Amino acid sequence: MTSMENTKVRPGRDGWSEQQIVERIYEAVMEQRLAPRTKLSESMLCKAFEVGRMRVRRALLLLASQGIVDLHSNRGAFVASPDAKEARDVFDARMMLEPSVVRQLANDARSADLDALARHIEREEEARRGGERREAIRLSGEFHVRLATATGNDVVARMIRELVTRTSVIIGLFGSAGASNCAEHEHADILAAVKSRDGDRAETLIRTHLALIEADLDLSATGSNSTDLATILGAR
Amino acid sequence: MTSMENTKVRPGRDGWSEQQIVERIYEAVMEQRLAPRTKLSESMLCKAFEVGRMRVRRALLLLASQGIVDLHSNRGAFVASPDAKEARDVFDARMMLEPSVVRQLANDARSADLDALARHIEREEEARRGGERREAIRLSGEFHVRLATATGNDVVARMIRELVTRTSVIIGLFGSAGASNCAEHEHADILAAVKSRDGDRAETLIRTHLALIEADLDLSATGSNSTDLATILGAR
DNA sequence: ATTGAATTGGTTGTTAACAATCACGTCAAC
DNA sequence: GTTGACGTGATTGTTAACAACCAATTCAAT
Repeated sequence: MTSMENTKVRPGRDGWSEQQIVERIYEAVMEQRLAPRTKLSESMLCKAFEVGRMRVRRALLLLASQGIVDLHSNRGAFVASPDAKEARDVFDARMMLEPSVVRQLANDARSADLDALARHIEREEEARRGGERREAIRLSGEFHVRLATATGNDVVARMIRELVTRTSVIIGLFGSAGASNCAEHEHADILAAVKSRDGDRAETLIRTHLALIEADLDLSATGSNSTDLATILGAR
Repeated sequence: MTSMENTKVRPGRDGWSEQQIVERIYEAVMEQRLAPRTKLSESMLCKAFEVGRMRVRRALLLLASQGIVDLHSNRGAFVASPDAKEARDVFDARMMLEPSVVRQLANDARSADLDALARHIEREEEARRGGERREAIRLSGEFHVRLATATGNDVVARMIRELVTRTSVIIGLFGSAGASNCAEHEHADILAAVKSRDGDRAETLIRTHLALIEADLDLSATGSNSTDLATILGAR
């Protein structure tokens, strides 16, 4: 029952609620259909979602407050383009949260949730086998969100959801070609460790999992701001 | 012609910027001058900060996205009133993040930051000795934020800032009388452990510190929603 | 007197027009 | 040919008026 869920979504309205707009952009970013630095102009979004500017601006403000979108004054909204430091910060944050998440799940996860996670992994592998790259990427990230959701802690779940989405942006910027394919058996292994109530193993597995994802990035690449120019050409 | 002559419009000249408004409300909540369920009407805030409704609404949306404010459709904005579950979720999240924070600080904190933290604790104890209750409460929470900031990880720092502020609301709702006074030597002890590079001890200390704060709450109290009535009396 | 409905006042939600700013293209000067 | 300034177009930021909605009050009926 976080505060945002109290803002009710009114039924039967023309257009989409700002919550739905945020959701759609979230998904598009996670599927890497929206590349970093893509401009999200208000008029375009207004026509796309068939809503007034107000809804769009509120949605963009929410996305900006979560680091998914950068707002430049008088210039508009763009899909975020985090620099290498921000990327490391995001991974460090995940490294703090997610081991605790799987450890807690190993202690007291409900079997129904574990079954749902198993089904999710099944869908993941289907998408990967079927060559549906976007769906596979999205499901791969969503697995981590579902792990967090299974703990029942809405606060942590929301934070991890945000971090996972930002990770998608980061992979899009710094990722090598096959960076997102590394999670072949790893998700299944993590779930197996949780199911066998082996918290230590689950924690270790997700640590190495996250480390592998980060290791596949090239964080020395200049993937970030145009202000890098000022930095590079400035005092350095 | 060109805007060179009289720099007519500067950001935040007339009135305050939405960031400043958010900041002020943040502080007021942390100092518990704004009680939970306090109504924050738009017109009141407009007059208080001398800005248009747009700025106020954006600020309220940001605060709502961070769980500090609840937005009820067509009814207005209120200081959040989390229920017991949300309170536990917030503490669990802090319990995941802050031990890692102090452990990391014990590993590689810069001495300048540690000195700044020591000075902060000094101010804290001054305020407490001087009987400045509000200032003491604010500084006590801010200590945790500064710990996170000292790691250099902006992502984690922002999350902890949000969690600490929500904790202030929670203490205001569920706290016993002297709940916030428990941190007599604890902050100093934590800093001492960090300074001696004893990560294990720092981690243990902050764990017990957080546990003590949570233990001083009465999470069985019905401190939460007025909609509890509807819930209690059945589906209305 | 209590209950119920209708009214009224005030607050929020939405829309549209206006003002300001920036990016791009054009043009002139060196 | 390059550089700089200038005008133009489009986009964003802001304001104000309007519409919709909820809560409290008033009034009437039992």
